[in-house]
Amino acid sequence: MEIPDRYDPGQVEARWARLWEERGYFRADPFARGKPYSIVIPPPNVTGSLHMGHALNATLQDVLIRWKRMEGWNVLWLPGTDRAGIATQNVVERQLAAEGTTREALGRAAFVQRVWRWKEEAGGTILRQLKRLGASCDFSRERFTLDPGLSRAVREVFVRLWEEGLIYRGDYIVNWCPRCQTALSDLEVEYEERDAQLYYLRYGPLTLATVRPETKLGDTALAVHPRDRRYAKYVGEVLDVPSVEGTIRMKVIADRAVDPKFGTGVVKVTPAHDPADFEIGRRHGLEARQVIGPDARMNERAGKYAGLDRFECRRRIVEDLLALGLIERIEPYRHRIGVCYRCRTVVEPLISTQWYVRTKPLAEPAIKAVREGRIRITPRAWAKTYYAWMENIRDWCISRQLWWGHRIPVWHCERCGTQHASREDLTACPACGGPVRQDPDVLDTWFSSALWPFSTLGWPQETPDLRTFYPTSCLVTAYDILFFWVARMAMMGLKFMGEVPFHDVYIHALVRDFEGKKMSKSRGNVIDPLEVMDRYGTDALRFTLVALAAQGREIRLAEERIEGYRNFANKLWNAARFVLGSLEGYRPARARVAAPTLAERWIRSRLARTVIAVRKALGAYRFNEAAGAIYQFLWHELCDWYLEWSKLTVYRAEDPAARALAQRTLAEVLEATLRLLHPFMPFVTEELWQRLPRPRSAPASITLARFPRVRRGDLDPAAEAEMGRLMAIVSAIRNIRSEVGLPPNHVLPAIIRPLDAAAAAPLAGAVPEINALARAGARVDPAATRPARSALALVEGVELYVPLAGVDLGGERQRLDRELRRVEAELARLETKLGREEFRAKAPGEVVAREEERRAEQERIRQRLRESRARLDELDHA
RNA sequence: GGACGAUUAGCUCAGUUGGCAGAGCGCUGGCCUCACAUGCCAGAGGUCGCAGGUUCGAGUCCUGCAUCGUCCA
Repeated sequence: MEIPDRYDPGQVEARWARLWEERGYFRADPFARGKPYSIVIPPPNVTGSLHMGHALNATLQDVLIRWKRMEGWNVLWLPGTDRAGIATQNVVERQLAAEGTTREALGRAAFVQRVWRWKEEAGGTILRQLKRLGASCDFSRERFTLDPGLSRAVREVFVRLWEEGLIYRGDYIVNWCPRCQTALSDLEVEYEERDAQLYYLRYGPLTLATVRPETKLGDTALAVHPRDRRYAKYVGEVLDVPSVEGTIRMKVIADRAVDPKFGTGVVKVTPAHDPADFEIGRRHGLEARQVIGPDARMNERAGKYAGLDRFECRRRIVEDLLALGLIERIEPYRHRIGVCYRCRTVVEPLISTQWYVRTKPLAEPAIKAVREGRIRITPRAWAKTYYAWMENIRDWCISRQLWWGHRIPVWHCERCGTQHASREDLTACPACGGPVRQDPDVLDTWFSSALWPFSTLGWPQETPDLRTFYPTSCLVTAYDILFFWVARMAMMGLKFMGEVPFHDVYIHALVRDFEGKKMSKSRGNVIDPLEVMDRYGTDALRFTLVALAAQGREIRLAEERIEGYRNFANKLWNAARFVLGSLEGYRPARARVAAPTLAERWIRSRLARTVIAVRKALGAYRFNEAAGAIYQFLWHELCDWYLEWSKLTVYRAEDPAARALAQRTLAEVLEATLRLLHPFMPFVTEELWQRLPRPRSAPASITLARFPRVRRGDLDPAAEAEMGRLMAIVSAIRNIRSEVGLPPNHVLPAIIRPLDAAAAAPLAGAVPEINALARAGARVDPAATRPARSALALVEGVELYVPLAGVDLGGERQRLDRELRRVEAELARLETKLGREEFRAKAPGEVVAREEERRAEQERIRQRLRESRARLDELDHA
């Protein structure tokens, strides 16, 4: 045979990916016809590589984009990458370390150059991998957050915020990562449970509990809760307290931030090294005595401990305190500790000078936009999370002590001390003409990401792209960056464009391993999408991700699932192989002569229903339902039934018109199914579509073909009902064969007795197909009486007898008993329900009527089954 | 401590206005039937976490509890 019997994705995918790109199918045109539909990709780290989360995220976007493109919208999917400040700088610093040098040794300019070099080397990887995934982005519009255009946008935004007084600089306690040597925003700190010790320290007459004894060197007070009677008498006193450095003086203050239930109810206050203490210190005008430096080592104020690492210092101080008898006891203590989200180093709260954005005025319009439905968040539940965060938003620390990134466009005058934000680089102070130097810090990565939906389209210039494609249609992302990114884009978009950045936000799940654990290299539980694509094919991976993308919080990915959808792709491949093979001698003109058969009407109606279901599901972002509907239709209706059903006609029909009609139905239904499936499985559908006959007006690629639509009259409920009965008859015969234990190749004689004319009509023509599918030699006989030794099956409107001469009846007896039990249970349920007066009185009439009909039907079935059962017993005794 | 979410078949999960509990995988039995053994046919398996309430009727709505998870302090 010409076409292999297994689908081999490898070369098919490579070929089509290349062709699609060469022919520019995905290039957007702001002047093209059609309503605009645009998506900007959540930019992955420029030096990263594709993981399962990216694969899911991109697949969902691609499904939407391909769908809309096929629906005739003017589509743009804009790809790009993010500079990823800390992550990228870390990689290069590690490279330097391996070479035995540091960035400080290299100097700022050379270091930044070095990072650019690394970006050029590694930067293309993830976008290449997206192409491999079939992502139909417009790669000619690729953007990078450090591109000149985007950098101009960053400056413009910064300067405007500055001019409006929304940016300020000040000394605050920040989360400091001693390894990355930079401040982190609250969001960039993650919390881990760790086992630690709780030390009960004696401070003169008082005892307090702390997990960080090393910070005692920076203590400037003791604090208790104002309503704590135990300590009321000490409040306001200054105690002389023996300590490791001799006697120190400690004031006792009262502050409501103190938790009286923690430890002894007394805490020490270290304003320089604890965010809560920082606040307490402010309220009481305490000195902030810094004893730990940015490198997490004790500084000169730590006296004899100076130079020690903070953890080493803790050990030494505890030793010394024990020696002095100043530790009352030590308890094991489990607590949550803040770590850097990039390197897991324990964060050190530190006072330092940082830049902030006032977020309150920006947040308000962003909250309103969601409330008023101008931004729709799906699933809806995430809107609550969004509100909760936005309504309690805190100012955003935007400065990072890194070198890789957008440098803060503020110049400090070395003569008059003024600060100037500027769109252009300054060489002299605008106020006094003195020498200036640019602020050393760079902006938080998310500052530039927040502008992504408009900076990528050309803003601040009024480009055609910006006019056509902003606001974007939908943003697809995982919930873990709802605050980092989505909320900030909403704020910035509204502020600078005066309009929402996207109409819809679709939040998808995070991909986890089979046990629900985060995939990580150190755990070794990573399923690599590239490996999966190699082994099972890209379409299989995509379909798996979509099928699992229910609107929950996590997707547990297991290889068996991928294998299952690989099989699905193969099933489609083979269905097409059958159809192509059956099209031999196909003469479309002949098909017009015959009227469609019942089966043909049925499959077209089922297809129409599937199309409706898929479009509805996609419109509501219920990707898994869309995938499920196609899977069900293609495999369990088209393949299991229609393909089988059509074989008789196709293989040995004497009637050329009937054959041509079946051929046409096969070709057209499959062709439409390919278009329906294309957004999910782009490669295999394109490959097969190219081989199928299609109208002359069809475009050169399925990517440009029209998505299936339903016309009035496509739905045929009568055909569905009648075909349903024929299918039930086939299933009933198969069931008898299997349950009674009759051999598989034995052609079963069977008698089909229609109970009324309505049931009889469609039966007449379908007997050959029923016999073929059920491997039976059935005949229809409205006047038949049941043979003495026979199995009985009851299908709506039809009785079915299968003679069992010379067969052991044990199997049939068991089968009938099981049927009876099922019917009895159903009847019991209906009896109680219908027996209740309130039900008859209060339930809607149609519900009552439906239940009564059902009861009558079940009673009839029970009656016949009982008779049949009794007859079996008689036969046995005879 | 606060908030949110989850609890449905052996496993992973669907189940959108309250009206016969579903899928995939796994399992059992039988089939190399001329597209496909990455397949075909048949089948087993569920007091929908627990306790109350609303309702003619609850997996679905309300209250409480339990367990697990996530986020925010």
